[in-house]
Amino acid sequence: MEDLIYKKIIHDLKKRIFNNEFPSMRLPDERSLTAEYEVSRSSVKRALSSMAHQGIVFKKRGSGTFINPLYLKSQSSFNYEGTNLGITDSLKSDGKKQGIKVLDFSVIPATENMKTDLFLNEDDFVYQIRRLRLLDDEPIMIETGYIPIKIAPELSRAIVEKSIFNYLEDTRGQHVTRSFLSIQVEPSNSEDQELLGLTENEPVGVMSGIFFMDDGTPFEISNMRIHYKYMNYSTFVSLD
Amino acid sequence: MEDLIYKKIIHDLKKRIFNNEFPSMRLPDERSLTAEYEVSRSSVKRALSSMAHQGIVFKKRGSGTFINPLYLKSQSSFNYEGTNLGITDSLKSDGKKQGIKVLDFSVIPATENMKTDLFLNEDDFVYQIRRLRLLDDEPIMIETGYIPIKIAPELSRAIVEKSIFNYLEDTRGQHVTRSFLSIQVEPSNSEDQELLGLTENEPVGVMSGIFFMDDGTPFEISNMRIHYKYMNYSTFVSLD
DNA sequence: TTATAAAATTGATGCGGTCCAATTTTAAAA
DNA sequence: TTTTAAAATTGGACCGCATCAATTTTATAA
Repeated sequence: MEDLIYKKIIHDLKKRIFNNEFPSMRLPDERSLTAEYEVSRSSVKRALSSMAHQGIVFKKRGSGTFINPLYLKSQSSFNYEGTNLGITDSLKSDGKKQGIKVLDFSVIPATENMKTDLFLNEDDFVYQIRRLRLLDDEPIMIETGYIPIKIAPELSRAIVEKSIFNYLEDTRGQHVTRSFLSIQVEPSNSEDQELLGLTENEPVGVMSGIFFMDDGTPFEISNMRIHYKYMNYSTFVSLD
Repeated sequence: MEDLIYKKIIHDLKKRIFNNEFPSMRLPDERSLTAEYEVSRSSVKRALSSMAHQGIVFKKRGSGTFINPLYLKSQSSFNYEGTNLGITDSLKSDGKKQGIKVLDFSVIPATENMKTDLFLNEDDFVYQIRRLRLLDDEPIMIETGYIPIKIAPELSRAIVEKSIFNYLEDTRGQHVTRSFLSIQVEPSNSEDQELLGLTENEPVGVMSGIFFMDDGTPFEISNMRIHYKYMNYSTFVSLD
């Protein structure tokens, strides 16, 4: 548990919500929470705002703060608590066995697109990493990633066989916490069909995007072609 | 333009970013902005946090706040400015002609799932609304929605032929600003193929979810089967 | 010149407060 | 009893301050 006050409040309120301490679905008002936790109202507000943003609660001026009934039902999608974005962490909780089969590990010159997206110079090179991801020995996605060599010059096939993001976290203390993602749908091509065991009219989900490190440095361009049965992206969307 | 200070700051900073007033990609530090805009530092921080959350900038403690190079490149995905979630608003900017063909408009008893998700009682009824959405006369998605009659008892086929969310906004001043969304991929079924003009091995994207009003009241369960060529969901993901 | 240490810069967290606006509750009036 | 008006409740916006931690810059020493 972090030692930040507002995170402690969030953590505690989540626990109390699941303990069914608020059967009316209404949280105590901000001023009471301020007294109860013996913190400033700002900290309480910060905690509640964050929870509202995550879709855990709804705030209604003049009335109170209320628990989203859906939060109690489908906690899984609300409770992403990894320190990294990326596949390894997101599949962790399922209790299933993850596998990675490296299809390609090479170095190529950056294309124009890569230069823009990864913020590279004229003669920069990138790793090209193609991997087949397995879940309980079933192939679930083909992942193609491009990482600037100058960001991780010591990358090796051995590292790539495990989680690249976790490696970065362990050795550099850097986390990959942000990503700009695009989700699309395509019929499977012959390679998809072969590697993922799909028939001709079984499609793939395509998730492509750029992953950033904490400080905003673009770290990787990634393209994932996902077996349609394993494709499930859930999110809480909120304007403002 | 809203009259909230932090929103004005966001608006102005966005403008200045596009005006290329920060060629170093670095924004002025928070204390300078505080002086420049003659507001409190809290307001500046609020604006910058929001922009960081949207992926417009990255903040780096001890160093400064930096513009995400991608923001300059692909503003479109960053600049959603509708007042409602939902299709009508998201397709608006493209300058293409929207069409709606109502396939079904009926009232049915709520199923168990609907009762939980829409917070309904034993004998509540819902509208079942099936619509085919067109873009420039091309069919792009089959949308099936369920709305509790008690929330919108005066709904009519005429309203349903246009935007339901906009109707709600105009008559009730309520906005649909939140949604819990799931994205999946499926092979097209025969109805998809017929209505969307797909062949057997052309798939659909499936977006299903619950839409909430400002105050957290669940308003609609929706299921959208989208022509794969028109399926494109972009988002900025950020842990914390 | 290079390496090291101190100082300045810059965002992060937290406190406490004022005033406001939407809503609900209570009291008063019809 | 019902309607209406006042009061209390509750979250929203904003201000200003103190202190901290990461980073960069500057000054000092080797």
